[in-house]
Amino acid sequence: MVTQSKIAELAGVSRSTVERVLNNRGGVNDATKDKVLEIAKLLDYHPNRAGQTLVIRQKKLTIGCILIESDNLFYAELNKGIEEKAFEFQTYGLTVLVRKVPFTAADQIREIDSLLSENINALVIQPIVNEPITEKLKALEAQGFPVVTMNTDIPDHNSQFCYVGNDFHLCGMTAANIMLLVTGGKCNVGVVTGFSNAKSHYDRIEGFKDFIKNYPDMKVIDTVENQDDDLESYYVTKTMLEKHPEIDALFLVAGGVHGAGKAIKSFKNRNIRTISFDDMPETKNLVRDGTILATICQQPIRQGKMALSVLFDYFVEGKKPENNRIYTDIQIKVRANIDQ
Amino acid sequence: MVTQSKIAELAGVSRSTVERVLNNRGGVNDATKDKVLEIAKLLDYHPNRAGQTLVIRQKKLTIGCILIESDNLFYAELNKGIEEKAFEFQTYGLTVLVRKVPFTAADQIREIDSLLSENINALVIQPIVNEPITEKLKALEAQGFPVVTMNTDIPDHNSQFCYVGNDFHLCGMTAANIMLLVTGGKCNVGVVTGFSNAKSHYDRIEGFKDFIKNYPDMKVIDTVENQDDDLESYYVTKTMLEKHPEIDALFLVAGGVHGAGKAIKSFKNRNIRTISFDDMPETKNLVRDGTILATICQQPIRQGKMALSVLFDYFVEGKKPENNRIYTDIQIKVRANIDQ
DNA sequence: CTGAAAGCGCTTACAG
DNA sequence: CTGAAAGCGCTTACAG
Repeated sequence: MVTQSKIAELAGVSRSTVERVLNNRGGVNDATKDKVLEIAKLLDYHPNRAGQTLVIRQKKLTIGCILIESDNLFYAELNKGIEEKAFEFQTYGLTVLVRKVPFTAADQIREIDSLLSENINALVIQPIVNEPITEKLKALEAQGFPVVTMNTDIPDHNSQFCYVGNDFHLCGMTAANIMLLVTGGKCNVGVVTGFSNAKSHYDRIEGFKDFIKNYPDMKVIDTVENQDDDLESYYVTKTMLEKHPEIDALFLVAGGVHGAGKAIKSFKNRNIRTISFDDMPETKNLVRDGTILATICQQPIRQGKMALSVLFDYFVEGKKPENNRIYTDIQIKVRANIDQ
Repeated sequence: MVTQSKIAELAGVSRSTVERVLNNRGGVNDATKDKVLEIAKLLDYHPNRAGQTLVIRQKKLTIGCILIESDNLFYAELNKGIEEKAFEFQTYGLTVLVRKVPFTAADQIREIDSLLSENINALVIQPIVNEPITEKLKALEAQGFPVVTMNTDIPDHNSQFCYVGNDFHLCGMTAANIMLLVTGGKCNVGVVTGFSNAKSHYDRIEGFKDFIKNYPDMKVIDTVENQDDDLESYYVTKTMLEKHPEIDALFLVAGGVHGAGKAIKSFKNRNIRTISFDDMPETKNLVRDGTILATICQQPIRQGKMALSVLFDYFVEGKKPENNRIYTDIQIKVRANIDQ
């Protein structure tokens, strides 16, 4: 594999000049430039990433991450992915600042400003759906500042850098597809969602509904909201099941799975086919005991890792991600593979 | 993050000595060694992988890969993973030799010898189940030569380096779990396998049977073999379905999915719930048109990549993989997520 | 048992 | 517009 030095030798110029040409730094005579490019192309030059990585230490780069502060173990997984990569990148001289802030727009905005004042070179954020935050992030992007939205995105985001996470609409479709398979296409579905105004929850429900459009005997009977809270979840699920004795299938869109599970179990002689999302410990237990037939997972640790990796690649290679939406796999888990 | 240089400075010794201690090269005075280790521990030294990677070029390493030569597109995917990583590692000065050989023991043995005579430093192989091959690989491992078995393993392999691929027994369990969900636990299953003596196929069937043990109304009626061949598959599947009109579920264990699909479709008014493996183009089509309800995939490209990555990490960091069995995810795909 | 030097491929900062 | 030098962290080969 050819190196810059080798190209320099062949072209009869210095390594500096080759570096200038290959990295488009300008200020090189056209004839020289063409000659270098020709040789690079001919010999199929590709940079040695180890060399590139070794020098980024000199840039003293810092990435700021804003995560949502919550007891929800799902967020802990995202954080775990971030921390693991942060540790790895630390050996390359990169600094990663992680801030967990409450789920309010004011707190997120304050933290964005705080990190910017600490001279971060890129931002990773789980943005709340909120006009001022959206504007702030778009303004940063317009300046060419790299912003990675992670796990959840701002509305109608034509990201200038990238979004890392699930395709929630497709997740909803997949959940409906599983529901089709386990019910044979005949069911009265109760939907238990987290927040009616959370985009990810909304998109999953839309995906679900879009899929079942083609199956006239699959119907959504009612939709309730549990604020991702187990106590609330137990109450609203139980109430819905009492109110609609015809409900024989449950679509758990977000958190509060433990509470919903308890509500389901309280109806001893009723077969309620249930599909959920994610694989937090309580959810796993409910899959193991058969209360939940399948759960659709989104690899939160991987999302955290990818968010940082994508920025690291950008700093090292100077290239934005090829796609501005990076989707993690939709993983369907049933009892047999829930512990894999 | 502290470097070897910094430690050398603090310990009042040379960088060479620090390198000797940290990499256990021996020949260092005990007191000096302890002092260096103490400082390294105190400052939480971790090597900068970019530095390590930059120097492996000097070792002029070569990895040999023996893949199975076949029209089967699945093997092409494995190869694709290998090729992608080979290209990446080429920029670090690593050479990867890929050899595709026919599915016979004699050919594989000849190729192992051939690669060894070319002074490879590690071997990746999809081993055929065969006594002499097993012995040969075990002998290499006994010498400390790194061998990665990929996608399929030798029997009862306590790998000294590692196996990269699926957990086939668990795959079979997962297939049975899906079958349980789509049939409600009542079905007469016909099994179409590839080769009765292929370990991966055998293990999947065992996993399937182990899972349905707990469901008295799920029964395996008959098992036929299609040699992973579509023509044969069409014939044996059709014959089995004719012979056993009670069969209402099909477990496609390996290749020949296209042939089996055609056989299924020839029984117009019979509802045969079908589960398969992998997502080759023909299988995808059958999932899209509803003939196959779910297919269980094993990420062949990832397997190819992992096989080389694990060796690369070993060369760079000098550490064997932490686990001698690296399992790729069991991915359940249904119509909604088959194209993700 | 220890150290000085050279080099892996790359980028930066400076000199001209 | 171009080049020489220094340095990122690591390992190797040699000298003592």
